[in-house]
Amino acid sequence: MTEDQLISILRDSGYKVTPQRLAICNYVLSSKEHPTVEQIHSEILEKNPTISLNTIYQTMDMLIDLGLVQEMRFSGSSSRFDPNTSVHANIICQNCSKIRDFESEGIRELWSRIVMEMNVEPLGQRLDVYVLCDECRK
Amino acid sequence: MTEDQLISILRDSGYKVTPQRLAICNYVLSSKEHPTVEQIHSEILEKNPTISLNTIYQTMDMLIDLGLVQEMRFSGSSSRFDPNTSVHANIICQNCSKIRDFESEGIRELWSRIVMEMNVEPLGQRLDVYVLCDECRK
DNA sequence: TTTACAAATCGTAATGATTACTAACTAGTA
DNA sequence: TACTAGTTAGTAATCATTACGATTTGTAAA
Repeated sequence: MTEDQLISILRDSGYKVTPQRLAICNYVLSSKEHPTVEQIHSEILEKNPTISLNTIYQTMDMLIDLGLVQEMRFSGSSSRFDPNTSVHANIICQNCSKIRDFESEGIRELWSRIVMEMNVEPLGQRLDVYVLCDECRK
Repeated sequence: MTEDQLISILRDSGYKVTPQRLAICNYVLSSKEHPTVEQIHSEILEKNPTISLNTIYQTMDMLIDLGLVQEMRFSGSSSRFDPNTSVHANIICQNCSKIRDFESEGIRELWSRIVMEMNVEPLGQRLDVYVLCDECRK
């Protein structure tokens, strides 16, 4: 998504466009790390040294409201945010908590079949696979 | 699972068998409600009025360790525990947080496909579908 | 049965992520 | 340019969870 597109989405939904929001959105929406609030905060602090932790929380609430990120909570750690809202699987290492996204046509196909079987209108989904990653298996 | 089987599992894993543990396990393992620690606590309190919240937490850790329940964390609420450890989907209402389990051949197929395509050895899974349930849609 | 000891329990204190609050500030608009 | 509602920063409050320590209990060996 371009910055202009993002700005339109914010304005259309009644959110004001602020430098803080742009900085946070640019970082989070392009991140592959499924970052925590703390990680986002320390990243943004480098260029915007007075940004408040609270602003990160509020901006993440906004992104959730806009459907641009998904919040994922885990045992023993704080929330992480996934800007990939399409149907995909999260491969999560039980040891180091690293998350890798996995998408495929086969998964999307099977998933839409299952949703049909369930006879529901999904607002979202979360497909987690818990593993030990290559490094942690050693 | 019978109580005798449960007792064997505890003993075999080096856990002592206490009345508190039996009460908690009996309730949680037969529950369909995906209860929270608070719900478990108030349920057990009725017959065991001095049980500590801490004991609930510790017993849930034990059950997780034994692989008999799965912990599920959600935004804006405390952990919930699912005694169904087979491959299944959780249909979760975004509004009232009610959870309904869904099992089917299609789900098991999806799962084996994910495992094959990803080339991983899964230790567990969590398949969530977020919806508005019939009551909340009104 | 009795004893010994490690583990479990209870009650409470500490922790830490998240939320609430408020005064100062700012984007958007007339 | 001035107004207003929304936003920000900083801090305080909340609440689920974890840590701690004194007491109790289950288990196995004497």
